[in-house]
Amino acid sequence: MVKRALSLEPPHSKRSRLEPSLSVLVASPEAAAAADACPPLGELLQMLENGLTEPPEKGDVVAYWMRMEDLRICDNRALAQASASAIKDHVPLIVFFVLSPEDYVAHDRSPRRIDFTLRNLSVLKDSLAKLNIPLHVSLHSQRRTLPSYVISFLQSVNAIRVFANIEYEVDELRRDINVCRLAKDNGILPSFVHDKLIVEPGLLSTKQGKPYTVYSPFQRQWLSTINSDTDNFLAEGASPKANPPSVKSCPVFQKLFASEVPSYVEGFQCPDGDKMAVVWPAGTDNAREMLRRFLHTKSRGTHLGIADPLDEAADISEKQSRAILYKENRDRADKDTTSRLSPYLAAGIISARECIRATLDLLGVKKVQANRDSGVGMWVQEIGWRDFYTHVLAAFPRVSMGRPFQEKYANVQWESNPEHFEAWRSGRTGVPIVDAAIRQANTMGWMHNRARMIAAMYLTKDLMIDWRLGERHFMQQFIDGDLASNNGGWQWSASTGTDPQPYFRVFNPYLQSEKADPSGDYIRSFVPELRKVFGPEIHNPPAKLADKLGYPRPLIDHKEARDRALRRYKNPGSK
DNA sequence: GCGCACTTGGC
DNA sequence: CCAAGTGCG
Repeated sequence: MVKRALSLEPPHSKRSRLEPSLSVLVASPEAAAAADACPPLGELLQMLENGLTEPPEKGDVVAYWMRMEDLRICDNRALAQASASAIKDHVPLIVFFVLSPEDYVAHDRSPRRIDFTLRNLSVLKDSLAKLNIPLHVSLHSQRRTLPSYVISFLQSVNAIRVFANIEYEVDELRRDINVCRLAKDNGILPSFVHDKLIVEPGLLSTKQGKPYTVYSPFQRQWLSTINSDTDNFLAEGASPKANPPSVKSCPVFQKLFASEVPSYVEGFQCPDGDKMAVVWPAGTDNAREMLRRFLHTKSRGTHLGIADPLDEAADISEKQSRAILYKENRDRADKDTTSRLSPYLAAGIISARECIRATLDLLGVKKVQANRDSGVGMWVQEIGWRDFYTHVLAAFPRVSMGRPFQEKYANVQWESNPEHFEAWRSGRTGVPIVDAAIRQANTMGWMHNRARMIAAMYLTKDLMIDWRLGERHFMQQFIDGDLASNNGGWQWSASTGTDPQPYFRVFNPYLQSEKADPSGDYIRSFVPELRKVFGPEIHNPPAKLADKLGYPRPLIDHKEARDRALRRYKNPGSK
């Protein structure tokens, strides 16, 4: 992978003391505090409320601006509203998408995610064409001038209105604020709406009126809020209406229809794209089939050609579905126990609302069940975590600016050890469960959630390497990379995050291995050196055996490493 | 201000 | 079983 982010350092940031190869971007405390004091989401919403000073003039189209997190046609609020508005205004609807490689560099988007985006756009273009709606995909290289590029595109089609779903990352919000400002200046009415989450950011607060920073109380209010008005929070957005067939004879539309979805973006060529297309097929239909199978069947099977080593390890003797058994089995990385919908949720290929509605149908109930003693309830909680971490990001933008949520840990001393980091990144730490996890990510573009925690805890607490480097590596590998969830997970592992995980809770990777992979199938699937090792020694192979199999010895002793981590967290700044 | 909870973990 | 920490009701 090309080294990125080095030439694109924002002016407010300064490099950490780590060596160049281990450098991460960290905003100054002042810049971070300023962002927290005035979160850009508030500014965007304010701007939308103020409306146009003059009503928009008559134009030729209504436009829906599709972005990386809402790649679907059904149950899409901005698209539904755009369609309704087009009908009311008696003009046709167009959809456009702007590829922005500088943003992908700055946000460590993985080639797999970009490739997945393009594959989905291709499916969407065909589906929209059946409704006589063009999807225009173009590329703009400079992120700084993207807002004016969007406006000039809207002017070129003489749009009256532009609709989009809100993205809650800082840069995206600042971009959209600029788009709104320019749109209004040019007589185009912008509408940016909440769509990503079940409950929009800002709606929930503690009795003190502050945003939640702990999950359990958040979850309680999240659930009761949803259940107080399920018709609203779980409402399915209307599907867009077809344009009249006459648009096909209009030259502007012909041009839009004729534009093609590129097969790759320069700098983001996906070397294992063919494999990804099999493991993670594009399109809402495939996502829905995955959801259906998770809720109703015991195994993913090999439908749609989806195949990976763990399919064979799926225990098909179970009578109930994976969703029903999720509570008992979810931490098993050696079985097919999870929905694996994260890439589809991250890219909005299926809506979180649809997932929750499907649980209501499954249980035959009207209120959302999120109790921790049922499988379906636990799975709903995972969608709760997705909402929670995005709420945290929206309320405390500094977490995405390289700052720890807990500033008291800002000066924890990290090891600057390129060899250790490289060993972790390539899955050669000598701890089998960690290496299996990393290699799963590097081959599938995805990792079991428990494995994410184990790998993250090992990097931060055992190798004592800056969590931001791990955060970046995950984003660069994963097909499901979501800033809020990834950052939340890493800060949780590093004990710097919102949910107060005391720093002294350090995973023992060997005990974790026995719990997450009791059969050893997970390790054997992804660590070929250990493929012939059966029995408990697979979790911590004796040095002699490791040497014989060409498997690395552990980089460090867990107990010593644990003590070092406790020392450094106890007195941030100390060695 | 007190007590409960913690995707509690470790011993 | 205990707990080196702490948000929240």
